[in-house]
Amino acid sequence: MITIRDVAQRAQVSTSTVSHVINGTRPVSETTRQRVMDAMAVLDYQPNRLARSLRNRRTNTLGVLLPNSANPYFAQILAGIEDACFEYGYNIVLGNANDDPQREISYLEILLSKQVDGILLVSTGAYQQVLDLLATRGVPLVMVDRSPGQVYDGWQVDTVITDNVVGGALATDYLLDLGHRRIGCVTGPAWLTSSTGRVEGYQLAMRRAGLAPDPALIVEGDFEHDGGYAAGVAFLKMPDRPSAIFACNDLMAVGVLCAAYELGLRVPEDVSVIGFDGIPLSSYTVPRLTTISQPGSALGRTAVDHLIKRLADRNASERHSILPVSLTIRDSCAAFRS
Amino acid sequence: MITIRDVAQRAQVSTSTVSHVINGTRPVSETTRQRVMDAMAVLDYQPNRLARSLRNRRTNTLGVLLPNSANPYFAQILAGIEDACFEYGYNIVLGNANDDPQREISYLEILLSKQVDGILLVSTGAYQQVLDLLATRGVPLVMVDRSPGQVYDGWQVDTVITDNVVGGALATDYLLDLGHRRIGCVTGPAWLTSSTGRVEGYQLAMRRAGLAPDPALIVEGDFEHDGGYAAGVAFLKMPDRPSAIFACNDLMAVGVLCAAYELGLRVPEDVSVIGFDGIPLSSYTVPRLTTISQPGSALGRTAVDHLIKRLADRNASERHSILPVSLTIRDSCAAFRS
DNA sequence: CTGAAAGCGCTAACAC
DNA sequence: GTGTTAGCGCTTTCAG
Repeated sequence: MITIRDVAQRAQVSTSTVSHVINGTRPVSETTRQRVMDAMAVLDYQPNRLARSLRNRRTNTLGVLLPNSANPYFAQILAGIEDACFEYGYNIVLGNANDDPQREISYLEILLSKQVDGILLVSTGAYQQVLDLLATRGVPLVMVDRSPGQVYDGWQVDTVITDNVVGGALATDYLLDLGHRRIGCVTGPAWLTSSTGRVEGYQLAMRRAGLAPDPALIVEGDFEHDGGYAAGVAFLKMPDRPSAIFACNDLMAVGVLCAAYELGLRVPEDVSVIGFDGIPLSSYTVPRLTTISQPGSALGRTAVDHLIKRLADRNASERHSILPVSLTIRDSCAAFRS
Repeated sequence: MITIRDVAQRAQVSTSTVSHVINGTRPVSETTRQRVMDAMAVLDYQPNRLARSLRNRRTNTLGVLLPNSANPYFAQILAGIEDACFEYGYNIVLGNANDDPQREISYLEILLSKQVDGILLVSTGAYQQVLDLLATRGVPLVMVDRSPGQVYDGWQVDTVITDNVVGGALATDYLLDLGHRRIGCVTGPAWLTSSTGRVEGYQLAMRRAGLAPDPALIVEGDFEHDGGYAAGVAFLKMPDRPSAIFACNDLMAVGVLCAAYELGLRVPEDVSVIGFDGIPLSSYTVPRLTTISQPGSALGRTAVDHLIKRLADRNASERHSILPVSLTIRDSCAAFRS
């Protein structure tokens, strides 16, 4: 390993001079500058960022903690994060909680002791624990996509989420406009605002249309393909089955599609299906899935933006972004025919 | 930030004692041990791993460099890597080359200067440059999934790949067994062994079946959905179109499925389609895709294994794993009917 | 069994 | 415009 001392020695200057040449921290005469540059080039010197970080008390590294790597939606968010970080000159150390709040916390501890400058978290739902932990450590946190419904008193957290309620209503309104009246809804886990918000939007739209809420039309899923499949089977075997189904994410919507296919029902002729997320997969299914598209990559980018800004000013007021969603019409919904 | 000095002071011992308690590096009397533990608990001490790493010359961090985060197959590999790393107590710093060899190299430089203990690389194809760089730095490298066809002289690299040739032959033999004779093949980028190997397997199987190679039956794709779609359209519009198509990865196979659907051809009745990879998406398409399954997650795990072993013994002989692939029969292939 | 002290590679006062 | 030096927080000789 080539150190700054080696360079200094070869260039016949002090180490501080070399350091200042590298960082442009103070004026240096052109001749010494040249000599230092030459020495660095000849020796192929690469600064040890570990030492630099220790000294500077900043690592230029962000911790990213995802709940689960199987869901392509998180992959989209990650891609956005990675991209923005690269531009800003930050690195990512990645953790995957595997849907286990315990693992989420222990990962967090590790990231912190690695002295990450900040944390981007898509939580499994252990909000209170996370906040307690981060509170004592004083490391900035941005909650992405999933954030606690309530704001914890005085604790400073930036958030970036999408408009789940509006999205849920958007999906439901679209089905209502197509003439559907019995509309089933497949939810996600009850402790996630990204699920409850969408369901809330669904109920809102139903009520606005003058439709009484029917508990039989809401079945709980798990945001995974299999949960959607199970819910789809449950719905489609009902004697008075819904004519349209809103699945709270695309993975489950695809599960519903599979269920319909297996039960010999055609989509959208026999039943309409709409999803939520807009993952790449959704445009490759047959029929192509109509869905509420979320800006996954933008979510990640915005989160990084917030974190960088927070790093620059710890006392700025909290930033809460709500990114818009949009209806992507494809082929899985059709007008109601009795 | 609580340092080891704070703990030492509170426990009325020297910093070295604290350090030895933490690391179990030397015998400590039970009473002091207890006092140190208490102090750590009270102060909620968390070691600064940056400082530790600087001193120890190891970071317990591995660099992971992927060619592109859009392909779910790499997400599978990443999941395997992450999982194994978590078990071994390593962390991951993630980079995404975005299919740009230049970016791959610059990422590599950054990872190195962050003093990662080793690198797991799924390369975009810039093998020679990568090897040159790593050679001078002396950081262990494991090439995953894609590795140079030839071995570069004397340069020590471990590799983990899957058996692409066998897989290509497996897919083709299956179609041949179903009675197909005109079998199209959609390749990936020509500089990737994961593409050329599969094509080689295809040609091998065709020749074994006594079928003369027909250049018209091989069209170049890009390992992306759109390339598969384009190739599918090209194939299916031929006057003497193939009765079966082998796409060298699932993303492209799904593209072919879409092309068939748009041209009004039924799969598998009018044309059989087989893919390669076994990504989750492949079991959600309609019809469900028959494919050659690769152990993506195992690939990642094995790569980590190799790296950990290499870290333990730098001079061990090179490890080259070739993981087996298997035929996953689903619904997208049927027997040939003229 | 324990403590003092050196130093990993780097940066930033503080001198000159 | 340049050099000297004191650490960042940790581990590990070397001495007791």
